[in-house]
Amino acid sequence: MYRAGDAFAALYLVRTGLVKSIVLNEGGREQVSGFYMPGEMVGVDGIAAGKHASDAVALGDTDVCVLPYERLEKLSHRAPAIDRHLHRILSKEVVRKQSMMLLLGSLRAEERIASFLLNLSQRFTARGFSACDFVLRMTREEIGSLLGMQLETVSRVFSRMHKEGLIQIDGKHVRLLSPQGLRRMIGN
Amino acid sequence: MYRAGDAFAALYLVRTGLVKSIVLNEGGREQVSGFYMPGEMVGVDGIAAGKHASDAVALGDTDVCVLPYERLEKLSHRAPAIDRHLHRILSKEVVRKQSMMLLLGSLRAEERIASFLLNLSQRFTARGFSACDFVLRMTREEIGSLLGMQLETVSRVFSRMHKEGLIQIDGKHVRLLSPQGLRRMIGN
DNA sequence: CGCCAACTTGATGGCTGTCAAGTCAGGTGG
DNA sequence: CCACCTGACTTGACAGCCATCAAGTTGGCG
Repeated sequence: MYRAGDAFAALYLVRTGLVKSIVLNEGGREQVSGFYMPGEMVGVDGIAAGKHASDAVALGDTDVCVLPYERLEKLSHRAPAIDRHLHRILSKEVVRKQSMMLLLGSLRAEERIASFLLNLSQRFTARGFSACDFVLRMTREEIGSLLGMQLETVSRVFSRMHKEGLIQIDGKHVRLLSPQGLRRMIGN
Repeated sequence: MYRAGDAFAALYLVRTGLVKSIVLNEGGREQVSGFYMPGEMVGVDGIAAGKHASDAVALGDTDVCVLPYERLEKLSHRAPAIDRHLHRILSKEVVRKQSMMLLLGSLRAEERIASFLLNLSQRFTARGFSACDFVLRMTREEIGSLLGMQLETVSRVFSRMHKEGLIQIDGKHVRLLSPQGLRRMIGN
């Protein structure tokens, strides 16, 4: 959809499919900074500097709604409700990144995966899909990148959770057998 | 200043001193999510849900300017420039958290500290203070919390950098002897 | 049929967490 | 003025988690 450094012109509202965003630092290191589901807004990191701070890439077939930022601004001056909503969207993104920081800074591999799965589950539920049975549209490597670990570790943790009866996993198809067990695992 | 869960009523603009913000998860784990210097805005994570998602605590003597959010909203409808500025502040916070995610997910202890010191240096410079000679107002534990490591590791990395002639460090007084060396260290 | 990307699993080493002991500076009270 | 105490910090020893390297499996596709 766009690359880091591109001039910022619009926000993108995901309608169907999945979008990943990727940040890069000077040293060439890169990391997935988020996966965006239908109803979520991509590109808000571009407002600050007038150019995008990350890449955004659709994973598989995806529909997005392009919202030209200038028009959005004008609209929001006339309709306070829109403005307020925009503020909330931006703030929510801050909260999300903040909780990812907590995850990356203080959880171990197993806990990160548990947290990730529960987060997906919750977002699927909110969209009317099954809470405990879904298909991952991203690779192990992309999951690992988001969670700050190697793809081998992701794979191993999935296997271990499978053995312990917490989840069922077959390739990209996941079933949560014990959401409670996963939850317990995070709080130590 | 406020605690997680408190009703959100205002944003806080730091005028002098230093503020830290802390996020907590369900399991009782906590982490410093940011240090805020004069001119920076604290509390934007509260807009999303109408209540704060983190604690904010002043480190030492600190002045803040309280900006009641309702008034800020009304103001911004009349003055588009203010509205745009508010958007940029929110977006900048997203960018900051995003680069912290990258730091936490893909850098090693030495690189994190180097990155932290250079970031401080840059922000001091922007405020007219010395770029290479400053006093840390936070403890090793707070630094470690922000960077996702233990206070012992912070201490060890400082010592190692000192031995290698990259920095001079005496308690909380830091001098960067080779910002270039620190920069090189991050890009591998 | 062969190729390739994605994934799984094993072996090994290193970074950093953890536990422990000791130093240092500042503050309090006798 | 000194003893004492406490919090912040430093340094060492050791273990554990996870990265890294490597090899093998699977499934999809031309």
